[in-house]
Order: sequence, then structure tokens, then C-alpha cells
Amino acid sequence: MGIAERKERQRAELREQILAAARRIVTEEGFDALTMRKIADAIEYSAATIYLYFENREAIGLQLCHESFEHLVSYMAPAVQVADPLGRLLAIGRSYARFGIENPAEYRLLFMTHSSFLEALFAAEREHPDPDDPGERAFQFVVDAVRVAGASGKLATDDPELIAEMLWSGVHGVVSLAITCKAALVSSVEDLAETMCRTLVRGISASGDVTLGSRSTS
Amino acid sequence: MGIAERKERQRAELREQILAAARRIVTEEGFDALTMRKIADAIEYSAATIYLYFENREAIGLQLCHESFEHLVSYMAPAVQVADPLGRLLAIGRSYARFGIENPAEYRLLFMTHSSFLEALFAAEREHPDPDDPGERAFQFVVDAVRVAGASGKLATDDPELIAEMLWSGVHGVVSLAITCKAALVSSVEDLAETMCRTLVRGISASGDVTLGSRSTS
DNA sequence: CCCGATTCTGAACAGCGTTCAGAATCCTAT
DNA sequence: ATAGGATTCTGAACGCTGTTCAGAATCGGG
Repeated sequence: MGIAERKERQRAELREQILAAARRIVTEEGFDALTMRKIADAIEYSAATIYLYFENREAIGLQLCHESFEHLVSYMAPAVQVADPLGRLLAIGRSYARFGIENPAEYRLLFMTHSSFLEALFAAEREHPDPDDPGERAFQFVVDAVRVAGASGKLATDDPELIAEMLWSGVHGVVSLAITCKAALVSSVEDLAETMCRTLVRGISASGDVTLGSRSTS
Repeated sequence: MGIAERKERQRAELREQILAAARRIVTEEGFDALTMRKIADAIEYSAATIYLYFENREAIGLQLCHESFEHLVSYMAPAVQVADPLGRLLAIGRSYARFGIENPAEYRLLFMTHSSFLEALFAAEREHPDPDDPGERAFQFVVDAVRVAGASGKLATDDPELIAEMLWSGVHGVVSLAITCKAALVSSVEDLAETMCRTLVRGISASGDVTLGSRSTS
């Protein structure tokens, strides 16, 4: 009964084609420009067909988000190799910023979309907790790093989640502001991100002066 | 010849009605929900009439932005009364965050809209420089405060604009993240904003320990 | 009171997400 | 081989969007 397998495979393939077309459009023109009819043209099917594979436009965006979260994690993961607790936090911040700068469309989709996919993702996570969820992994990754730094007595404060969210917010601020309007900033995104990471790490460290690794330590 | 005056007054009044209706819709439902036909219903004119008073939907948003910038400045202005340079920076950060938290729709319109009114505002500012422009005033306000702190020798670094933009980015990160998805944050926006302001000021200050004013110093 | 200028509107255009009846295809069972 | 049910696909439509424009209505100076 290889027929059922083949049909399922074909179904999965078309689904993948839809996602590929959608991702291309989002990357090139942004999520607002993602149109069902545009996808339909790209895959050479009618627009109505897409609804046999995805509930609606939102569902396509959500799936793209899941994949982009994996992408983000792949940027941040290497930071665990940095042994020094504060250095690791610095490395995480830098890699997060680099992801946003190098993949603005994905970043916008993940963290800056009006309909807020993040909201939907976190709601889903709350209903069906899944430690393997990339979003959850990414956040826990930061919290853990803060915990390690706290345990080593190098932090001035002791609220891992608060500090993790502050670090996230700080770098997010740089990236999102740069994406929303580069014109409003005189400094380069790179300088801004680097300054932000260093300042935040310096601000949370127990001792005033911190030995900050070289900038290439991303 | 009071007729011309009256006509002009009536014209200005209708224009104001359009803006008032638009502001109400944006505040209650967000900019995406701002529809020409919705405004038309509210002011009891046809949708086409609006185009006699504004070039397009974007122009209405831009005008609302100008007014919201004034609103933002009114939040930050009192911070000049804080004499201590670092305390003033702290006060500015707090008041900026408070504006965003208390006026999320306005904040979103100013700094988080896809079409980026900020971009348009800065482009206009660049063509016709106007020191009285609220946006320009707001940014210069922060830069000046950083300069004062730098001149008093209380800063570790010496690049006023870079530092100003980093401070802006940091608080913007907190506010925008909270607006995009409160659900993703465990900490309260208020705690996050306060921690961010304190950490950033601590991070840029020359001496490690900073005497931070009480939280009510907004 | 006329007539040009101003002000306003209904209808239309092209585009959007989404739905649905029906056509087309495919696979199974006889 | 073929009948027929399930699956897959599509064209047309609905209601919505921003915007344009010809023409109607009003207004005010001469």
C-alpha cells in the first residue's frame, strides 16, 4: 500500500512548497506583503488550494516563526562554549543582535509583528508545555546563563528571570529600533548593539570594572 | 470680509474633527483599525471628503505622530529639574517608559509602526531642519542630559550620541516588547523598566556604585 | 440673479483574506 | 474494465480595504 505513503509525501511536498514561497516573499518584501494570491502564483495553484494545507494566512506565519526560532537558536547556541559567566552573557547578547541584524525580516516576523506571533506561540506553549520548543529553549538558554553567572557570585542582583528579560529587552531595543527606522539613528547598529551588551553586562556585574572580551567573541 | 475667515475656520474645524475621530480610533483599536470609511462614519461625511483635508491615510497618521511627540515631550520635560546628572538620566528613562506604558497605542504609532512614521518624520526633519520639532527636541533632550553627565566627569565613556541612543534603545526595548507581547514576559513592565534604567545608568557611570534615587523620582 | 469657485458624494477600481459549490482527478471495490 | 465514493482543486463570489473621479450641490462675489 505505497499509494497512501506517496499521497502523504506529495501532500507534505506541496505544503513545503507553500512555506518556501511564503518564506521567500516574507524575506524579500516583509510579512505585510505576504499575500495568498502571491503564494498561489508562486506555486502555480489557485489561492483557494492553500486553505487545504493551512487554516489561514496567520497559520503560515506561525509556522515560519517556528522555523525562524530554530534559526535564532542556531545563532545563540555556540555561546555555551564561553566559560566565563559574564563573557557568556555578552556572547549571547552579541549573537542575538547579529541574528536580528542579519535577518531583519525574520526578526520582524518573530518579535515585531502587530498580530504578535510571539503571543500566539507563548499561548500555545502555555497550553502544551514543550521543553523542546525553540522559543522556550531560547529563553531558558538566557535564564540559565544568568543563573550560572549568579551562582558564581558575579552578579549584583539575584533575580535570574528579571535580569534575563532585561538583557533580552535591551538588545531587542537596539535591533527593533534599527529595523523600524535606521534613519533615526546616527550610530551604527553594530556599535549600538556592542555598547548595549557591554553596558548591560557591566551594569549587572558585582564589581564595577569588568574584563570585557574582544568584540569578535560572538 | 469675515466670510473668508469663517470658511477657513470651518475648514480647520472639520480637519480637527477628522483628527479627533482618527485619534479616538487609533487609541481604542490601533492604527491598523484606522479606516477611512470609519472616520467618515464618525464625522458624518463621505470617505472621499477626507481626501480634501488630508492627502491620504498616512498623512493622518503622521499628524497624529506630531501630536503624540508633543505628548511624549510633556512626560520627559520635568526631568530637567533633577540636578544630579545621572539622576536626570534616570528620570528621563523612567518618564519615557511611563509614557509608553500609559499610552501604548500612541507609543506603537510613534515607534513601532511598520510603515515607520519615524522614518518619515526624520526624513522631513532632515530636509527642513526645525529645532522646535518635538521629535528633535525629545532626542536633543536626552543627548544634552548625557553631555551634562559627561561634562561632570561621571561617565565612563564619552560619546554622547551613542550613549543617548543606547539609553533610548534600552527603554524602547522594554516598552515595545511589553506592547508586542505581555504574555512572553514573566516580570512586570514596571519592574523591567526600572531595572533597565538603573542597570544602564550604572553601566555607563564612571564609578561602579551609583547612588540611585528612589523609584518615585519620575 | 447669474455664474464661477468651492465643497461634497456615489460609484467605481484594484487589491485583500476567506468561503463554497461544483468540477476534476484519483483510488478502491466490484 | 468500470462504477462510485473520496480526495483535490478551482472560479466566482462576499465584504472589506485605500483611493480616484465625474458630477451634483452649495456658496458667495459681481
